[in-house]
Amino acid sequence: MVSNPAEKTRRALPQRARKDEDKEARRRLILDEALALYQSTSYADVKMADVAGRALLAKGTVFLYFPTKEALFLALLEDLLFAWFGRLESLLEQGDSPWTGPRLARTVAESLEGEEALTRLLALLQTVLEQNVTAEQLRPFKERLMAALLRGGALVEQRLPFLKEGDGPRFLLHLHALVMGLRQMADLAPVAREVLEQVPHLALLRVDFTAELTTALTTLLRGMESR
Amino acid sequence: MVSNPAEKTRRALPQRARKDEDKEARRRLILDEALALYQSTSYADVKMADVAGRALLAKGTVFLYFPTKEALFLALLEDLLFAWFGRLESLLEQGDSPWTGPRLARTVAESLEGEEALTRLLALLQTVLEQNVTAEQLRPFKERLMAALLRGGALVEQRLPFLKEGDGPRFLLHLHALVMGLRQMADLAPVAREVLEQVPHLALLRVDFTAELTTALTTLLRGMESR
DNA sequence: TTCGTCAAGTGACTCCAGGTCACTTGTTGA
DNA sequence: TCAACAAGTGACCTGGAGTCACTTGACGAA
Repeated sequence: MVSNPAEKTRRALPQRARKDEDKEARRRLILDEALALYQSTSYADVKMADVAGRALLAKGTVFLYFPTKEALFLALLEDLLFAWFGRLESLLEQGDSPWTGPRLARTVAESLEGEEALTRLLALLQTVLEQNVTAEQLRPFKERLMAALLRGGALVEQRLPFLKEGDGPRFLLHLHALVMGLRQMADLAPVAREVLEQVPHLALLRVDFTAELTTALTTLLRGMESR
Repeated sequence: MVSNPAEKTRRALPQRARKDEDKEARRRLILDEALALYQSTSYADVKMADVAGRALLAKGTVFLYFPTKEALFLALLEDLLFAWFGRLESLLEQGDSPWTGPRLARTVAESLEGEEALTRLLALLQTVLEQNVTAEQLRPFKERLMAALLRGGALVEQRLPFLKEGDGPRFLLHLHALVMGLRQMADLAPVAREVLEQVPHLALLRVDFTAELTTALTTLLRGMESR
């Protein structure tokens, strides 16, 4: 517990955030600290009190910015997800000649390397996050998701001329599914990791996320092409 | 709260389960009641005290059979998952001539209809269940999973002669991934359902589980065939 | 049939994390 | 300079997972 990185941000801010931009900065601070904790542990292990502590705020203050723990993590997921969507879009916009399926598969899979927090949160979305959140909090998320699916889907269709109308969004939907499942296989909880290391013949259950996602996506696109 | 269905089972048992078969029956009873509660709510909404109440047992007794809530649900998942694997295997063993990809895709997808509890639990496996469980509790599960993947994979390869060595287990792995993701899209939490119903242009986010899984699997298999 | 033994069963209790709210205090504009 | 008010605070409340000292039913030995 040495010099907290939040301290710098915290000092640069007034003690009370009255302007909207200050509020936004404080919101960001909380999200950043929550992310830092989540990256090194699990959802259940992140305590709201710890998030507050790291952000040099009182627990009650955190609840001023996020009504529930689930709402906080939904906001975090939203940040990470749409930041990634943005990066994916700019990758897909590079060059203008048609791509091959394998190239697109590789690009997408590699864009997700190091995005463990994002993909782990995705798996929590339906089973945990949507459980303690109001429709008002969820609607904007779904709206943005819809827009991103349509925009990203269009870009994919543009890159791969063999795709039919509607294949783009469907590809992204299947991508979403594969990411969740493969992340589950690839990044194991400490207990699970231990088990797989102890028992040699379980080695097949260990999965390389990027590699496996690349082959899955390639296969999927090849299937769409030869139809 | 009318006549509890557990009452019958409970009466047929002695007040103390001393023989192994009685213990097993009590264990089953607990799992059944937990499943019943889970099917109508969510993981977080199932309270251990309620499970105990429905099974006409004291809370402490439930913890005699399952050391943690997570362990209970891991056991439940294990039951449901391997029961389904069994059914899938017997479906795949019918007839002996080679199958087509679409037929296999349809068979698999339909075998999962009504298995909402199973697929929802799958999504909890890594993010929730493996978090509060010991290696000793997890190992048998992983061992059985490995065996089932190999056995089921072999059957799939046998049915589809165009598959290469190792494609079978890989197909099942991708199936696992797709099931998790599509279930997330298809069976929404009440709040999410509300949102999608309120906002018309989000209709595309509503997904028919079996239909979408069938097309995804068909595409995947077609991709494996045309390689 | 009786009864001592012991494991199965019990539920009041502890612990702990999310969430609340009456109170304190920094900020601002008059 | 200071009144007004919103941002911030943390002691407190709530509820659910998990514990454990105690109770009691089952069974085998006498």
